Amino acid sequence: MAARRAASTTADAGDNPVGPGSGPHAPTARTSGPAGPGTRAPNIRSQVSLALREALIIGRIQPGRSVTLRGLAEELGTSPMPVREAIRGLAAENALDVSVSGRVAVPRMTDRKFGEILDARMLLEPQVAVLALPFLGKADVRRLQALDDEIDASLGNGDVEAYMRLNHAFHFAIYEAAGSEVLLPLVESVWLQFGPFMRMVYGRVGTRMLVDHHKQAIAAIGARDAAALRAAIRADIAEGMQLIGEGIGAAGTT
Amino acid sequence: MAARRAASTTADAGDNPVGPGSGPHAPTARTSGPAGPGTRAPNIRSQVSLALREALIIGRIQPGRSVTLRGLAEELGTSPMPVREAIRGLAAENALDVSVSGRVAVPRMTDRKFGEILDARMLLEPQVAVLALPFLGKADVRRLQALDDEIDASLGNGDVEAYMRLNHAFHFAIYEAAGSEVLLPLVESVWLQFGPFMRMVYGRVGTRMLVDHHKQAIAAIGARDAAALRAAIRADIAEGMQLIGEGIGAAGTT
DNA sequence: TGAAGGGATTTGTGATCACTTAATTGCAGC
DNA sequence: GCTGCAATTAAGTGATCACAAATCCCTTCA
Repeated sequence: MAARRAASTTADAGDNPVGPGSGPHAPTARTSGPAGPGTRAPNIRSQVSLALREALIIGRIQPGRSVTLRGLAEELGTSPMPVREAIRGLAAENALDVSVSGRVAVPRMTDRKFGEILDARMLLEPQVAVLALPFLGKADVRRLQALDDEIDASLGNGDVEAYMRLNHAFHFAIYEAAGSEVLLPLVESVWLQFGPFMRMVYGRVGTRMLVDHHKQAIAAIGARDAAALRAAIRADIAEGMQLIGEGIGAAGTT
Repeated sequence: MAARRAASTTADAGDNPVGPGSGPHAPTARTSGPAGPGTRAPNIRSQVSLALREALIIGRIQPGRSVTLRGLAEELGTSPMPVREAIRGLAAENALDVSVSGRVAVPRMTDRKFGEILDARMLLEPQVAVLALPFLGKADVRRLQALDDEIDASLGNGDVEAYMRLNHAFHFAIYEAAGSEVLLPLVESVWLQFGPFMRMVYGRVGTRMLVDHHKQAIAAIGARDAAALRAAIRADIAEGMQLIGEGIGAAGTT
């Protein structure tokens, strides 16, 4: 990350898409060493899984990109073993695609799958937001406003990756307040599935014409208006996904 | 060991809950040998995962029951390795609970979790059913009727395990027709989460007072009536879950 | 009789290895 | 120059091992 990555146009190979920006051979798998006494030294698998999840949600890995055990292991400075389990977990969430021969890749988008994702988001996310509403206080409203300001800034300077990360943070700052053990993982699974595609489309068409409904959502939360919050989330999903959906024909099944 | 293990009534250890009913040392992990030429010899992990999924959906494993890698591996006649990956996948779907120390167990039910599962089912399943409606023909209706007859029979003779299996088969015979890549896995994940608890409740209160709305659903499918199908599924979920929900206080967090 | 301590066992984790199969590449033949 | 085949490489899979941590059980002492 020190030096910005050279633009690579090859679709199926290239430099490391995952990893928080540190060098490829940085000892990410650090369990020993002077970790904080409060931190319980999470296992390597969790770190791999987290890195992969973020890479998918941010869209740092392109759809169709193949993910190899040994490659990812070397990239993260560990053995293939934790990667295997992490990949297995992501595959169970349909965030990664395992072919019949066992090869693992980021799934490509299809128009029907896109429609299903839109359906799932429209069903789940407004409901989760409404469930979260009673738990959202003034501090949360301020935090959401700050996030939305950052989002506007990222849209202004065309930083797609920052937008992806911040948009996810905004939505899940709302959803997580519900403390949902069942619904939230379902929403996460859906986001993992459309993240890479969303990123690819934004990378091509840009984020300039993107209109979100975050301010309406913030206002609804501040007013404790469940109906307005539901409507804002619905509108946000509908408009955002419509913009992305237009990219399917151009870039979807490539 | 060859003989059946003595029946143990302790909640946290005992005989094999998983496995298709064959002997504990049946060579489930058969990759060599004269397999059919068409079958591509699915890997052991898939078999382990399938066995676990069925055990959870049927409710053959009790909530709170701990699942150990080596134990399950020996039970299925394989090494711990495929079990590890299968468990990791199930854990990613929230079908299994991994404690901070890494111990794996079937999650226990809580009232709030139960409410969320009800929410998720009410949101997803009617929608999936309606999406499947255009793909359901007369042959499917006959198949559903046959399944429902079997369900009635299982209710009559109090065969809880058969009921669990058949009820799942009935619902997913409808849902799977939609060919959904996104929504169906979400529904599956939810079923995996309440299967063990449902089974436990039915095992205690019996299935006698159970009323389903399968016949209305079949009629709605036959009439191609989306609204009626949606209503039937909603009613089926609501009534079934209400009966189960009454068991939370008695047996939920034990 | 109860609790606390310690040792033995269990269990998950990460690494490595051997094996099989699927891609890929290179080469020969047409 | 293109096609088809074969050798090579790459990659997933299952097994085994070493290790650390957690759990369990048994002993011992108050």
